[in-house]
Amino acid sequence: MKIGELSRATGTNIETIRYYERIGLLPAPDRTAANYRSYGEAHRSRLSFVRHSRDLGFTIEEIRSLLDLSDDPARDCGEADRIATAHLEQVEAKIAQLTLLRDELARIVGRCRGGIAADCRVIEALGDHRHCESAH
Amino acid sequence: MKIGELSRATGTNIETIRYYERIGLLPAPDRTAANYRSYGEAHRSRLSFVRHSRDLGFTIEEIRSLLDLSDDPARDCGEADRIATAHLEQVEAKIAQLTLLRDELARIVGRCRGGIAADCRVIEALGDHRHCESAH
DNA sequence: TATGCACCCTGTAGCAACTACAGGGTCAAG
DNA sequence: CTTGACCCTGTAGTTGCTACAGGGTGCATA
Repeated sequence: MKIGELSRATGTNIETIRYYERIGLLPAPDRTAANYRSYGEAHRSRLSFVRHSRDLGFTIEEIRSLLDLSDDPARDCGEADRIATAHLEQVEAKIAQLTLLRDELARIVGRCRGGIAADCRVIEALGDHRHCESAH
Repeated sequence: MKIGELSRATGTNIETIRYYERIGLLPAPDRTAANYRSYGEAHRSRLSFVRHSRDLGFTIEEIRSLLDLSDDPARDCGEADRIATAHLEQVEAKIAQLTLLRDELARIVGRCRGGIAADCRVIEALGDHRHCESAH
């Protein structure tokens, strides 16, 4: 499979595939006589793993650790669960933070009754943190 | 006021203040005889506006537009409300996306009963999108 | 007077995770 | 034999900072 086909098979940008190879996340594949990359099923499955993990918001370094684990099937699995749990906690924290922020924004938005900027409640609220109800 | 004092007054990193000046978000202040930046109250208030807006997640370009508006008090205020509303919608979309993601992660996490990576449900789930319940 | 220290300056490079070229080579179809 | 789709390497851009390196300034203390 050439890089374009792998790209279509996994929904990954070609440049991104080469980038993953450069940073050592994907192993360098064999080359054809014309120096084209030639991928097999193992590459496709590894790249799917990476893409899916990225979609779930794992960082490249977290994925590297997860790949190390799955490359060594005899290793303890608890580490994978720890990484995923830590990530889940981060996501939950981010949701909580964004929810506060949304409430603050919702209070600001819609206070504009039209008119000129000098009287704008939106601009006023942005300029002065004391108008806020929560810390952020 | 020298840059260190402005930094403390607004809770902004000194390097960040110089960065904002470099990209034209803050006007270049006067200099002392020793070539030190010398800020006044207008600078402090403008920087507070920027920091507060950044805390609320506005991009630099959005803030640039908002500052343009507030610099020209005769202009129509609707634009400010439009920017803030669009941003609110983005935040709400992000929350929705993260919530889906959290649910998916929560399903994956905790499926690990210990044991070896070869049998790990976490690694298996990451490798195969078909295990997912929602699109992401 | 010397010297130590906190503060300031410019300019450049680094971070994450890509993305977008420029400038070239390869290959099959018409 | 040329057109077009594909591939290659290498480098630079993106966002919003942050972190130096290598220097200058200003004030208090020994």
